[in-house]
Amino acid sequence: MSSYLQVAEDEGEEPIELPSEDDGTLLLSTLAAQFPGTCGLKYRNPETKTMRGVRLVEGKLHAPDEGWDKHVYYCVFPKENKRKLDDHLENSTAKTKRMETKAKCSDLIILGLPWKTTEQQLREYFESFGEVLMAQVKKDPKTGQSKGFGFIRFANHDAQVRVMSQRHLIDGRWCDVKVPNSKEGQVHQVPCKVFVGRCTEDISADDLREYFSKFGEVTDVFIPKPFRAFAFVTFLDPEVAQTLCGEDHIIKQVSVHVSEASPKNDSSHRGGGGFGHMIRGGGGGGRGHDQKGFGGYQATGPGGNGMYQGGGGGGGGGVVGEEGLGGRGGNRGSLDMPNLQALGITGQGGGGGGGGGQNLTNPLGMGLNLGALPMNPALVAAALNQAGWGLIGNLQGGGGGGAGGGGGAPDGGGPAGGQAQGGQGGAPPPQPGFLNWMSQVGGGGAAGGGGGGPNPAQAQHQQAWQQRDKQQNFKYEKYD
DNA sequence: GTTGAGCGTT
Repeated sequence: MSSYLQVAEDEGEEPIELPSEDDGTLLLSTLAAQFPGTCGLKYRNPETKTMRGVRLVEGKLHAPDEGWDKHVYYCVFPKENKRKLDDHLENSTAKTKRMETKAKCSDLIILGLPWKTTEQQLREYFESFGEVLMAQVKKDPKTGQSKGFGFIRFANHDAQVRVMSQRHLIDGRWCDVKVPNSKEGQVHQVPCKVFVGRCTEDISADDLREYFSKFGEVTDVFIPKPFRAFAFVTFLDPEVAQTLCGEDHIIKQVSVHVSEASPKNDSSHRGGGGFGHMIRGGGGGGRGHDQKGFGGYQATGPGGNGMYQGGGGGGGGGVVGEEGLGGRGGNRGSLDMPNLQALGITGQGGGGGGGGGQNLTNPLGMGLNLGALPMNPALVAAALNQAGWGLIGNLQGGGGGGAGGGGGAPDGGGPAGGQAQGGQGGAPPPQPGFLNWMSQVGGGGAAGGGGGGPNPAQAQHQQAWQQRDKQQNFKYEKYD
């Protein structure tokens, strides 16, 4: 039996009533539909006068022991620095607005739908996020049986972003919403997921989550079953993922190797075109005390779009904070690549220089004469940023990052840096070296798009379907 | 034993 609880954006604001679910929980999605951007709830404990957080597990907010109706609840938003970023983007200059309006909605695929979910239900579920232009459940034309996935399109890009940034509990199953493969290359995305090789069987998903949480919030852990000696770990912050790539880590006395997760549906596996040109810059400074700074770059990536993603600004020296990571839950978004363009940061330089850390030094020991460089200053800004030079101010009215980052946050700084559009590149991944890269960007013909592969046999589909629910249980039961 | 499950009759 569903009942209503009172939620206000903040103390002093007028509460509205939100429906809880049959099991007494409040869905984070229900909350976010009324208070976009909310990541949790709190209430004032009358005894201690302090705020208490509401338990959040797998997108469900759980009532305090005394029940929902004893308190008025207040929304919790992401950390201050992130909030400011959002606000900044929303009010924003004409330029940013232009970028926002440029960001178009795309069809989104919803994977993992329950067989019974209808288009109507799908639409109703997603309407809480924004106007839905299209909702489809793909069905077998003969039997009418759902194929377990569907498509959705929003009118509003913000709604699309919100929907893609979390998992969705639809009719009791957790579903992923992604940009479909058919659109890959048209949407800029950033990998948040790393591959963890040389795992042993006694390293559990929880072990991985616990271990890697010290580097940043872990949003997903995937261990294929049966055991195959590897795993995937997804971070909220792509910069964290990038920083870890190439490293060996010891977990339960086992040396595991972290590397880039190659896209599941990589076009190269299907005879499609080649790789685009994507470079990722890491943040300047290290995050934790035991973290390396990140001055180099990785240079592989899914095909299609040449892009450069500026790293975060110079690193704050802070140790990865225990607070801020502590709360389990939140949206365990499963996105491999949260879409930063979608978040409105495309075209900006990297994030502001983080405060709090040691000063960045110019690794080449030379002055900067940006005007002398024969290329798009935005790219230069991105490149410099990538090289660890942190914020370069407003370049050509375009590239420069936003305001200097708030330093000293417990987790060592703001979210991942922005990205700057690079040349469309069919060029091969550049050889290591910053200058080398600079000489290569901007070249290149069209990248090969993803080729279509043969459809799996119907029998395989059937088998996959039968295993599906079991798999999901395996995947999620650990986090209850 | 180092790369995950699923991707659109228009």
